[in-house]
Amino acid sequence: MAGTTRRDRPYSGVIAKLKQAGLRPTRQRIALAKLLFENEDRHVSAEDLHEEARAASVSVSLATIYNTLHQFSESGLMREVVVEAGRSYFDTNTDDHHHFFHEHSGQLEDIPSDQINVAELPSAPPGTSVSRVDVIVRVSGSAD
Amino acid sequence: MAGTTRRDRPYSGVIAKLKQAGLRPTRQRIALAKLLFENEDRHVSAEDLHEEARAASVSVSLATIYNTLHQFSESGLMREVVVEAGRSYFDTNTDDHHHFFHEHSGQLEDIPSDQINVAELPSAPPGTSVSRVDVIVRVSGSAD
DNA sequence: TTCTTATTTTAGAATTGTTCTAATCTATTG
DNA sequence: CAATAGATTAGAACAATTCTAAAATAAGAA
Repeated sequence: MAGTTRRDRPYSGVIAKLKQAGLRPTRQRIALAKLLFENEDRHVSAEDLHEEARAASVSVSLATIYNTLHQFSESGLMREVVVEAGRSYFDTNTDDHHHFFHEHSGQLEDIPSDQINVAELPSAPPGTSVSRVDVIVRVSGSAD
Repeated sequence: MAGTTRRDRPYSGVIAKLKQAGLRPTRQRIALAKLLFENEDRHVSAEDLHEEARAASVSVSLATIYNTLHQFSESGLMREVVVEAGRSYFDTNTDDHHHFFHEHSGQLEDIPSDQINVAELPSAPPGTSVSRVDVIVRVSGSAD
């Protein structure tokens, strides 16, 4: 890391990631993937990411933001989280985990799976199988 | 008020419920409350309820459906459940419980609280308190 | 009752978040 | 480099919800 001389290193990780997901590494997808994955885990809405891209001088249309977020989710690079009607969040953390949802700010915060334990789950209704279990702990700020 | 007649019994439960919730028992609220509470527990979207009202020849505008559903939720008569971005469901069951969400049909199904057990919940982030814990078990039909 | 007032309802417009369309552009392959 | 399948785009379309301001109604007073 400290002695890196090759300049294209920062891209290779992201490009590999896209290729593995079966997604053509286009300029837009590379830029968005860098914004999303080269920092710590995050929860973004389409609008958030669009704004962030603009701030980083990456020109991407809102349609592409939506396409990309959905493709990343479908291919397992991200995961969609539904906590509020009328707005979708996308989570860069695809590990098994849950969320705190701050009702006053609209912020999401991860709860690592080892800090929560869902026991005695009933069996899925006949003819169905469980695709995911989401636990959302809604919290409200004391200053509300 | 003029003496209580013997035949308005079916209304009294619903009217009392509305009054207790601090809501003026208007024609529309009474009709919707009857549709919602005089049958078994249910999960409705605004559009569902609007259609159901029409089917029952109860004329209520969609704006009132939304107002009513929100007022009922705020006053604890119902509870809003968010499982899909872009559509809200309202649950007449206000007991502590959770949900199966059938991804293919969009249907919700209650999971009584004694059939599920969320253990080892982490403490709420500093300055906040837990207002609710939602567990959503997403299931997909085998015939999908 | 009738009057008065605050609350509620309403139709339709407006807003929001998202998806669609069809034209243009670009990454990949030969 | 050319061909082409796939990706991006602006803007229109769409769906769910909220807003607006005008008309209707419930509750209480006289």
